[in-house]
Parts: sequence; C-alpha cells; structure tokens
Amino acid sequence: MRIVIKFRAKMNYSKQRENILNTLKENVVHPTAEYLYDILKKENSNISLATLYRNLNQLAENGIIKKIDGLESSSHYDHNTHEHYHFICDNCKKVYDISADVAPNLVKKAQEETGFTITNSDIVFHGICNNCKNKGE
Amino acid sequence: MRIVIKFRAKMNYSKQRENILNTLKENVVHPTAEYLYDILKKENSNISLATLYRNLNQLAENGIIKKIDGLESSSHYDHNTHEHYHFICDNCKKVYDISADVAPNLVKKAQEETGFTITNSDIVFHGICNNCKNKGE
DNA sequence: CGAAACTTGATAACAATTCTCATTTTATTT
DNA sequence: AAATAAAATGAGAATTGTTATCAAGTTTCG
Repeated sequence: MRIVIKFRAKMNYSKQRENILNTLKENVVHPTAEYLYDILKKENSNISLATLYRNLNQLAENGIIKKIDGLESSSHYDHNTHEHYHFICDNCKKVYDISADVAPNLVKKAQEETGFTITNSDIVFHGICNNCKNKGE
Repeated sequence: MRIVIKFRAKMNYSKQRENILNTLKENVVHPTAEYLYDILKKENSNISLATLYRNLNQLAENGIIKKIDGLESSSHYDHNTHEHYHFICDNCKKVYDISADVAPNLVKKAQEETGFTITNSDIVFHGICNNCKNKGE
C-alpha cells in the first residue's frame, strides 16, 4: 500500500511568515488571501502576494492554520439532487457519495443553534478510499 | 427584509442542454465540466465550453442538478484548527463558525459506513444570517 | 407568421492561485 | 566568524477554471 504523504520540508524562521500568522490571528476570522494581503501591505512595508500564498499553504499543510474550501480546484456536478454528502479520496481524487444518515437533523440542529435561515448544507470528507488502501495506487 | 432571490428566466428547450443533462446522467457521477466537455465533444459534433458552463449553472439554479463546491470563489483561512464548521451568508458573504456539536461522531459514522480512512470533514452551510434577516441588507 | 425572449459559439476577459528564477535569509558546519 | 547548504523572498509571467460579450441562430406563443 503506497500512499503518498506530502513531503514536509523543514520550515525555517521567517519574518514574513510570522507577520502572516499574526495578522491571521489578530484580525477578522476566516479572511481571504486578498483581505490579508491588504492588511499586510499597510502594516508591513512590502510583501509579495506569492509569499503570502506560499506561506498560507505551508502553514495549512503543517496544521498550524486551516484552509477552508470544499473541493480543490474545479467544481463537480451531480445529477443526484437528493440530500447526500461527498468523500474525496486524496489519493485518486475520486468523489464518492456518503449517505445523509451520517448527520441526522443536521440543518435543523444548526438552525436551532444559530437562528439563521439555512437553505443548504454540504459535507465534504477527505481521506483514502478502500481502493487506494488495497491497491496502493 | 430585502433578500435577493436570483431571477429565473424561463428555460426554453435546447438541444445542447438536453445533451448536457443526458451526458451528466449517463456517465460517471460527479464529473467536472472539463470531463463532460471531452465526452460531449466526441459524441456531439460541436459544443462551446461557454454553453456547457452556462447550462450547468442554469440547471443547478433550477435544482435539476447539483453543483458541488464548498465555497464560491476564493479560499478562506482560519487559525482556529479545532473541529468546527462554517456557515456562509448568501447575502453578506460573511463566514460564521458552527459548533461541531451539530454533527456528533460524524467522522466515525462515515468511516463505519464506508470503511474509508477519513482524515478530515468539512461542513459548509448556506443561508441567510440573522443580521441580514433583521436589517434586510 | 412575426415579435420577443432565449440560446449559441467563438473568443476575450477575469480572478484566484501557482510557477519561475535570480537574489537574500536563515541554519549548519567548520 | 567564514563557508556552505537549505529555505524564503519579490516581481512578474503563466496557468486554470470560469464568466462576459456580442452577433447570429432558435424556440415560444399570440
């Protein structure tokens, strides 16, 4: 079973990375890269957009921050519109269906907790599918 | 309270849309637009990529198919790495936190159902937040 | 039929993100 | 502290997925 684990280069200290992490912690939660960039530009003389993205990815890969986004790049389309969720294999990238039973009354509970009007819920699981676990592909 | 509901133009019949929908139904589940485009190009003399995207969006807006993607365009970053979920207000686009309690044992249940190794789960709710409901903004 | 509304293809435009590469920092070894 | 290797940076080009534009073709319905 050959499952590729992302190689983690050692992280050296860097002023820019420190700035990015602090800015992320001290400001609005869940900012986009663009939002962070604007703040960083003001406070911190100059930083490259590439540096920002590079560091956000690195921090996320190392579990220091979390990147919030459903799928990786492109959208997928599904003709099955019944309530159900999805699992994406990080190895083969296939998208599997997961029954809605795994989270009963999900919307109802979330509405009760927040008072928001909730029209939709999506769950995306990530991991390794059985095929990849067995075949090591 | 002024909540903008997307205007739905009437859908006339169109050969291309029919082809797209059939291709989506008769093939691999959850394809990307690119995947569909390749099939359609082969089977169906010519179709424009723009037409494909236009129709996929239209079909999704009318609930005939489902578009699977977590957030809209750009990723958001979160320094809170504890298990919790997110709600995106379709009106003001703010991202709110939702406690993990709304889906107890989520990963465990999904693992039991599938046998997959699940490393991560993301839930994204959509709807209208209280602020927007009250202020009508 | 004939007008109004809808759809199409081709291509330009766009936004978010990643890549390239020469230079600079940081860490490690002597 | 000098030499060397490894990692980080900035600037901008490049890539990717998707949407906008617009003139021409279709569908709908009175």
